[in-house]
Amino acid sequence: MSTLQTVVHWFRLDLRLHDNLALRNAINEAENRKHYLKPIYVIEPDIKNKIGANRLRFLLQSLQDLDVNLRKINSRLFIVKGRAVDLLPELFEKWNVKFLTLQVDIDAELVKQDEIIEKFCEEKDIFVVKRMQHTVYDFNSVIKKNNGGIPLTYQKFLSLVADTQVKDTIEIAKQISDDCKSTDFELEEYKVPSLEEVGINESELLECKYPGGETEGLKRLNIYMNKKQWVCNFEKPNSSPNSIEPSTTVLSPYISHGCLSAKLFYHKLKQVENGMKHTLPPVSLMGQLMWREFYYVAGAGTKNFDKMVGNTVCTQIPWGKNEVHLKAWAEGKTGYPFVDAIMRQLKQEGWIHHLARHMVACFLTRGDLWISWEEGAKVFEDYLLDYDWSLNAGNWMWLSASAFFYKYYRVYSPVAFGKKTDKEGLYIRKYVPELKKYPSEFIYEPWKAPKSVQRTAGCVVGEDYPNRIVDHDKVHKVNIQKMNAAYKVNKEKKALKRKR
DNA sequence: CCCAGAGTTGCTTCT
DNA sequence: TAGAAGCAACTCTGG
Repeated sequence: MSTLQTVVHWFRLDLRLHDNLALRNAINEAENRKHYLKPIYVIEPDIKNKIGANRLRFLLQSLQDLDVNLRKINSRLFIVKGRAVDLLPELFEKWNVKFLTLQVDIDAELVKQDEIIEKFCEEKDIFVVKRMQHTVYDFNSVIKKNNGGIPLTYQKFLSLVADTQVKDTIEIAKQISDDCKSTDFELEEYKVPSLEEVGINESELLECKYPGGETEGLKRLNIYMNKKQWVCNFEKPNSSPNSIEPSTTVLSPYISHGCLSAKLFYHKLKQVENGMKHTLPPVSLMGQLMWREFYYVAGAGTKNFDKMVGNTVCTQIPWGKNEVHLKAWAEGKTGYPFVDAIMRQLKQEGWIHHLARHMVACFLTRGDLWISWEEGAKVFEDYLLDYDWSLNAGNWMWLSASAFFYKYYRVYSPVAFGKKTDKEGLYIRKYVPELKKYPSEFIYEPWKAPKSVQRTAGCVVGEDYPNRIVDHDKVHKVNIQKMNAAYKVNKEKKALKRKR
């Protein structure tokens, strides 16, 4: 057992070396005091049940890459296994830890963990350094600037940060001293586990379209930042939700895992836009990054942000329960080819276009199935590579017209919406292959095809492909009225509160 | 207190 | 064929 003191950097959602101030703080502290340096990542025992297989693969790839990059500067990643709140106090004692650095995260579960660990550190005189480095702006100062409340509109948010100077990114380049290598530096038990070792059978996963890691994230960033004209002309609403190859950057998984610094993305975008005529928020690429910031401020400043009950920004809506419909939606078996194609792409690849998310989120909640956005958020949490606590909850509330967005009578049509950008239904043919041979006329509405056409196409609705679980034309109108009623109740409650 | 204007991205029909 | 109007009509912000 070592008697030498140890500095720990606890990696969570900051799986990178670049622009990682907390990590640099740890390195400096260890070098200056000639302490051991242990950059750690905690893998929870039930990780397989918490994170979907695709995202778990992305995470392990990111950790592998992080280890490689740490070794380039004469360190390594120490994977430790157990429940953070039980394991870390034990390890910190064993390793004689005196200094801990980590990034500020706002995921409710991480916040709860932090409180426990920080309390332990205080008792044991372990100095803790926390850095705000997951977002471009410090969300607490934005809330302060808004007199303690969260901005409820995007434009309001933009006005709050308009004159904020964004700090430069920082780099870690130099080799770490050999003195910082602990005696157990070479131990095998700390290596990044394989998918198999965490209980995933890799052969069950499809081809990996978006490999995890800082190296891959930076590469992807550079590819897109070199397309200056494309960046400057970017308008989100005009990008296609159903192109076969993504019409947007797919940088989101890298940013959500912290493989890519949001601040670096910000500065690169500024560079590209500089001196060029370019689109503006909310539709520009910069605007997309600002949407993330917007939701981070909202998530940080709202209690129970990921729930309906006890959430002050969320309109209370009497959603129904329907396990059969929920399952059909999650598995891509609603009988609406466009909805099913999106849900199947999500499950297979872990990424779908933002507007595709709109389509299926509206369908599950206020549009068709009248099921709570919380149920949808859980499914997205499972499948999305770019799952992010505040963005997921915030966007689900938006789409279900529970917060931030209120025009509930604007309902996406599972038939009309996709046709705008994919008349032939090539996207549906790829992800719902049983409909591959349908004539374009019926590809969005196979139930309308005459039986003979269905037979010729080799897919009879009700036998080879599900019947529609609801009739959109009828049900969406009923749901608008239900929304109307829920809003009315909400308004009355608010008026009553004001009187008191 | 009220009012006007704005709000990332709806659908259908008509011109 | 792109753009506007009709549909029915929400909340937040700022004056």
